[in-house]
Amino acid sequence: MRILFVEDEKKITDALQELCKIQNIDCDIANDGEEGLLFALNPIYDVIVLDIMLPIKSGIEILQQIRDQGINTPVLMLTAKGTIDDKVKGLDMGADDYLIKPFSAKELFARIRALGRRPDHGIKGETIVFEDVSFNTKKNILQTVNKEFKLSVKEAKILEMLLKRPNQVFTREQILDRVWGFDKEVNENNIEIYVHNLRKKIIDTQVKIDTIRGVGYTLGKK
Amino acid sequence: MRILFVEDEKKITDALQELCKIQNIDCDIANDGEEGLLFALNPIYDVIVLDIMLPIKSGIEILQQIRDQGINTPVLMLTAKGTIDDKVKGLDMGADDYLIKPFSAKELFARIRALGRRPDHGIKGETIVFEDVSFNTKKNILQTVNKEFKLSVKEAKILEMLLKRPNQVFTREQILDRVWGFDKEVNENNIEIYVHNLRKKIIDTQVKIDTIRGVGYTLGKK
DNA sequence: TTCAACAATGAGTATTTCTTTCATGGTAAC
DNA sequence: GTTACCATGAAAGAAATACTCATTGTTGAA
Repeated sequence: MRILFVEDEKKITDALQELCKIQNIDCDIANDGEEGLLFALNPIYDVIVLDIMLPIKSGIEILQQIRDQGINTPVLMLTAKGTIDDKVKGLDMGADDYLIKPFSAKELFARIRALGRRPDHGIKGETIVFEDVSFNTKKNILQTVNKEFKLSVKEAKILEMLLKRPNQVFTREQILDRVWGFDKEVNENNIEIYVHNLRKKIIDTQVKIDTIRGVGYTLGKK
Repeated sequence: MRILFVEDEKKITDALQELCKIQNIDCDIANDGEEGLLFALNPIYDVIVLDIMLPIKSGIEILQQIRDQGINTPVLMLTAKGTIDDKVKGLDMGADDYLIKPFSAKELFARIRALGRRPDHGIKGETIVFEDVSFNTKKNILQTVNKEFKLSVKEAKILEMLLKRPNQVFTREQILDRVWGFDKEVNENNIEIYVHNLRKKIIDTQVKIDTIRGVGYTLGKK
């Protein structure tokens, strides 16, 4: 699971980062609206948490812009005001949930988990199921009809990304961003290798990983 | 056995700590709701004792939050009010028991022991049974099909932790926290040593300890 | 109190597994 | 057919884990 937090209060982001670490969740922090938009345009997140009051560009603007671009990552809005107005505004714009500041971390993560687990993704608890494969995201074990594979960390992250959104095409850059993190200098050939490894492991299932030449990869049903 | 007490009255926590020491129970104390939540999110406890009235964040909130996150550690709620309302509220939220302040230490520990021994963990009295091994947590004796091992304290704590929740993955950090206690500077290599020792002892049973590379360990059926 | 036995720990090495690089061959698109 | 992109295998390099051993600490019996 990878989350983006767009929030300028350092106290809050520090706490969130710590809570993510405990729960073994990958997260990125953007400190202002501009940076936030840039990050959020990258469809590699399971959930985006957007503060409304932000330097440079408001959360509402960010939300509008990413939805305009067809990014449908679940978004949870944070607002200090808590007025009906804001709620309506946020939800109308395509936010999936909102939370009023000050919020309890408990509630935030509960809602994040709920968003990350929406039924369209075939996620049951800690395992993702698609066709005849299932993947346990805690143990990094891939279960197919007749075999079970322990995946390495990188393999697991790539598979999770593809499996959570079947038929969505991910670019190589998006995969690099999500799996290796930003500003890492990694040879894209590595992706090809891991995809190759994964393909070997799902070879006799109903699931396949397609290459979209010049773009990236997508996972789907055979 | 390791217990978390979330309670702000120093008089009470001091007494509890002392009583734990006498009974050879490991315990941690959190003095306010915020700290309590952070501790409680760590699934290393056998029982969590939660005061309802707490600074910063109430016990109810903590309970809600940890349940939302899938932490199913048994929780005992403490309340000064003792109203039906509070009882119901606590139990509805997923508390497993409650106790009205002022309580007798004897009753508290009786209930703690009861919670720590709930049937869903294969715990009968003071021994834990899983597949063809059983482990006496008082005597630290591991019983397998054809042998009996007296375990050292550390070995025993690790085995107890894994055995109480088969198939749950524990990170090295969680094991350090539970077995060595917080803020101890202990070489993680020690965990490997004890896991190695334990593996040798359960080698011809139906139980195995798996390494989840990059994450930690989990115990399960072969 | 002393000694023996055992437990805990740190350091270091060995081993396994993962990650990345490199080289080469294949394939789709133009 | 040429070119750019992708697939694949082998192997070097890096990292995580397993195991060994020596030292120190603890405990309990004599």
